[in-house]
Amino acid sequence: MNFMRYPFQEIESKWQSFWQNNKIYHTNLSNIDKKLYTLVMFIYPSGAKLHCGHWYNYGPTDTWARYKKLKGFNVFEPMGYDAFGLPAENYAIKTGVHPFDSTITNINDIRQQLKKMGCMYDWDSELMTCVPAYYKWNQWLFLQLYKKGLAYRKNAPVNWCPKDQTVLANEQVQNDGTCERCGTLVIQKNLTQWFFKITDYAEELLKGLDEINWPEKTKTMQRNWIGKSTGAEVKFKVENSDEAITVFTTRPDTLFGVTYLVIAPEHPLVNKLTQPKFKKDVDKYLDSIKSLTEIERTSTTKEKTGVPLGSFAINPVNGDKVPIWIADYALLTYGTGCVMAVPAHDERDFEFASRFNLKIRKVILGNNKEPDDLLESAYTESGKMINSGPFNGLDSETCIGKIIEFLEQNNLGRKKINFRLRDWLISRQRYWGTPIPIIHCEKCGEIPVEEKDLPVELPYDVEFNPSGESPLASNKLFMNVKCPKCGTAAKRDPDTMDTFVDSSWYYFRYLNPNFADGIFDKNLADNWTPVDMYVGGAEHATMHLLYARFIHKFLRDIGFTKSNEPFNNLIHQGTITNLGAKMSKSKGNVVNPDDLTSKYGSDVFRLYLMFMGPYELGGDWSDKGISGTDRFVQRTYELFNKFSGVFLKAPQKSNFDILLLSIDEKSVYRKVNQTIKKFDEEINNFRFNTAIAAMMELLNELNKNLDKCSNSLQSYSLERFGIMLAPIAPHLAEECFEIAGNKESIFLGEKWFEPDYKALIEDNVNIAIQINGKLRTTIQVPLDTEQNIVKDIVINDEKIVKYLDDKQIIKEIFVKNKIYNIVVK
RNA sequence: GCGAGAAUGGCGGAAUUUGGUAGACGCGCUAGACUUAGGAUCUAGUACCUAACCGGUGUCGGGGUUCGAGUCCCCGUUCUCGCACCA
Repeated sequence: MNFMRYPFQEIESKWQSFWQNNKIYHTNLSNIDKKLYTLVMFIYPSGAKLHCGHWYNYGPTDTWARYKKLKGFNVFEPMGYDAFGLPAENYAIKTGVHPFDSTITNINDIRQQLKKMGCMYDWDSELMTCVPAYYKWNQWLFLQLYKKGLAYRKNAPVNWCPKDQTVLANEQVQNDGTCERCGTLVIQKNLTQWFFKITDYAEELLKGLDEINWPEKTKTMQRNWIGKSTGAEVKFKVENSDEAITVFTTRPDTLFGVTYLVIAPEHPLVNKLTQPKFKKDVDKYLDSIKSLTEIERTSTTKEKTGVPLGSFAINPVNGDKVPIWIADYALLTYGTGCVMAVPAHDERDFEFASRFNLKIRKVILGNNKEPDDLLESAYTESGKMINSGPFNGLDSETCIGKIIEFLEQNNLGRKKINFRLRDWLISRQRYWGTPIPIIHCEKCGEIPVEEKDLPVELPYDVEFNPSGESPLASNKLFMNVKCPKCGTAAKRDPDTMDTFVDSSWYYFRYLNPNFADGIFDKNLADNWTPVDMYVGGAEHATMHLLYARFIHKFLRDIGFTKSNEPFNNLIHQGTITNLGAKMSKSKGNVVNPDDLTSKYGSDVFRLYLMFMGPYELGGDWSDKGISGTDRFVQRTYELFNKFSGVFLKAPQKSNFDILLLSIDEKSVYRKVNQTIKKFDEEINNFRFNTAIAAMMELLNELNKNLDKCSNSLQSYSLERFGIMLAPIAPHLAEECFEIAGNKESIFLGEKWFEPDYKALIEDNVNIAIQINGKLRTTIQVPLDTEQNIVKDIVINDEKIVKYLDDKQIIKEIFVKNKIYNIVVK
C-alpha cells in the first residue's frame, strides 16, 4: 500500500464546514451580470428522508450548477421544502404525532442530510411552505384570483378517495382509476368545491409551449392534456318539445350523415326527454351504469352500451328525424355532453350503430369509391361530399368552413373551440394545508377575508378523525368568525388548498423568503426569473408544470412579473428503480443512500449516480459498479499526493508550444486539452456519464506519463484536471487542490480553462484499409497524408497484396485521415 | 387501440450530430506480480466461432439503398413511456 486511502469522512466534513463558515455559496442577487437561476424541484419532507431518487435529482444538477459557476456565471441554486400535504396528516392519524411537529422534525433531519451531500445550495434562501410567512401569500394569491373571477366555487361531480377522505384533481387519478397516493379506487361524488379557472388560459398555455426549451415529450403531454379541438356547436330541436340539444362536433362536414344523437347518461335533459314507455328501460340502464366503476365505464375495450329515450331530434340542415339515445360513451364533462352520431364517418358511432342496428348514411366518399360500396368500417378521412344537399360534389375539407358559415347565418349553430382541460379543483377536505381565506355568512354569502387580515392561520389544535370533512370544521375557535361585511356570526371555509398551489410560485419566493411586503420581491424577480434551468421528475408534466405556468401568467397579468413562462429550460432526470419497480416504502425496495455514503463518501456516490448511464434515462439500481468510481477517487487522491506542492514548484504557464515537448509530454498535453473540450461539451448538456469517462481516460494518461513531464507541465495538467474534477467531486477537488499548493477555495470565482486548440489534433492517424468494403488492415500515417502516398503503402502491404493479385481495381474511395477502400473484381 | 422512443459483449453503457476501424469508460471475469494474507494494489488479457494461426461471424429478426450501414429506407418482433371512448 503506497498511500493511505482517501479519508473521505474527515475531508468531506472539513470542506463542508469551510464552505458554510465562509458562505462560499451565498449568491449576491444584486449582481445580475451573467445571472443563472438553477432549480431542482423542492423536496417533500417525508419521514423516509432522502432516498436515491433525491440524490439522483440533486447531485448531478448541482454538478451542472457548479460547472456553470466555475465558468463565471453568478449561479443561484436554492433548496426548500414542499412541507404541506396528506402524508403528514395520515401519519398523524396513525401515530398521534402532529403534522407540524413531524414535518419540522423531518425538515431538520433532511437539512442535515442535504448538507452532507455537499451541494452549493444558498442556505440563506431556504424556505418551507407550511409556515404563515409562506402560506399567507397562497391566500393572497387566492384573493387576487378571486377578485378577477378566476377562483370560484361550484357543485360538481368530483373524484373522491374513500381512504384519504378527500377530493383529487383529475391528474391525481391514475389510469386504472385509483388514487395516486394510496392506490384506493376513486369514486365520483357531488360536492361544492373551489376551482381555479385555468381554462381561461388554455389557449395561452398551449401557445407558450412553443417558446420554451422543454423536452418535446413533456410539451406533447401538455398539448394533449390541454386538448384543443376546433369545430362547431350545432343546435338540434327536439320533436314535440321546447327543448333543444346542442352538440359539439369537430366534423361539421358530416352533419348530413347524422342518424342519431347520444347524450351522456348523467345529463339533466335525460329526465325530460325520456318518453314514459321507455322509462323502465332507461332507469334500468342508469342503474347498471352506476354499479360500474370509472375504469370499467371508460375502458376503450369494453363494448359500448346504451338505450333510446323514445324522443327524436330534428337535424337542422336536412330536417331529418333522428332518435335520441343515452350511451356510456358520451361524457358529460366534455363539450356539451351531447354528441351527434355519424356512424359512417366516426369509429365509435360506427361500432355503436352496428351493434344496435341504427341507420348508417354515407356523406363523404373516399378516392376511387362508389356511393353504393359496402362500408366495412367508418371512413374518417376527407373526400367528396355526397347526400349533403347543396354541398354535394364539394371537397369535405372546404365544407367545414362553409357549413359553419351556413349554420351561423341561419342561427343554427356557431364555430366553437373546445378544450379538454378542466378547471383546477383546489380545495381539499384536509387539515395540513393552506386555509382558504373565505368566510361564509348566511346573510352576505361568500365573503373574502380582507388582505390586511391575512394570514388566516392554521390552528394547531384539531382532531384528526377522517370523517370526510376537513378537521378544521370541528374547531369552533377557527370556524366561528364575524362576517367582515355585516358583523354577524359567520363561518370560515373549512377546506385547505391543494399543495400544488404552494409549488406554483415558490421559485419567486426563494429570492427573498423573508420578504414581508408582498408575495415576493418584485425587483429581484424581474432580475432573476424566469428560472434558467429547472430539473425534476417527468411525473409532474401535466400537474405542477402546468399549474406553475398558469399562475406565472396570472401573476404577469396583475403586474407582478414581466416574463411569460416560469422555466425556460427543463430537464427530467430518469427514474431509478429497484428490482424493476419504483422505490417505495410499501414495496420494501428502497435503497438507503446513507449505507453507500457512509461506506464510500458523498463524492463517490454522486460520481457513481452520474456515471451509471444517461441522466434522462435513469435505470434499475445496482451498486455493482460503484467500486469503479471509488477507485477513480482513490487514484486521483494518490496522484495529487504524489505531486503535492507542485503548484508552488513551477511557474504558472497558460500554454505550451507543442513542438517543443517530448513525446510523453506531448501525449499528456494533448490529452489534457482534448479532455477539456470533451468534458465541457458533455457536462453542459447533462451528459455526465461520458464526461466522467473522459476524466477517467485523462487520469489513466496522467498516471502513465505525468512523472515524465516537466514541473510546469505537471502543474498545468493537475490544475486543469482539478478544475474539471471540482463540479463532479467537489470535496475531493478542494482537497486535491490544497495538496497541490492552492491556498483558497476553488469555488470563489470564475475558474475555467479553454483548450489549446492547436494541441487537439493528432500528428498521426490510423487509416482503415478496406477491400470491397471489408476491413483488411489499418495503417498509421501522418495527418493529412494524400491518397497517392497512402496507395503506395497499401499496395505493398503484405496483408493487402494477396487481395489484389489477379484482380482488377474498379474503384477506389479515399477519405482523408479515415479510410481507403479498394473495390476489386 | 392510438402516439412517441428504444433494442449494441456476462453487466451498465460509448460511437448515431456528419454513413467511414463497433464495443470508449467502468463493472465483472482470466492470468501474472507484490504479499503472512487479499474481498487491497499493480501489470496484461477479455464480442463470438475456430485447439491455435489463417480466417469467418457480429449492433433484436427479415429485406433494401451504398464502394461502405449500429447509423439511412421498408416490413416484422419485443420492451419502455405517454394517451386511452375528448365527439
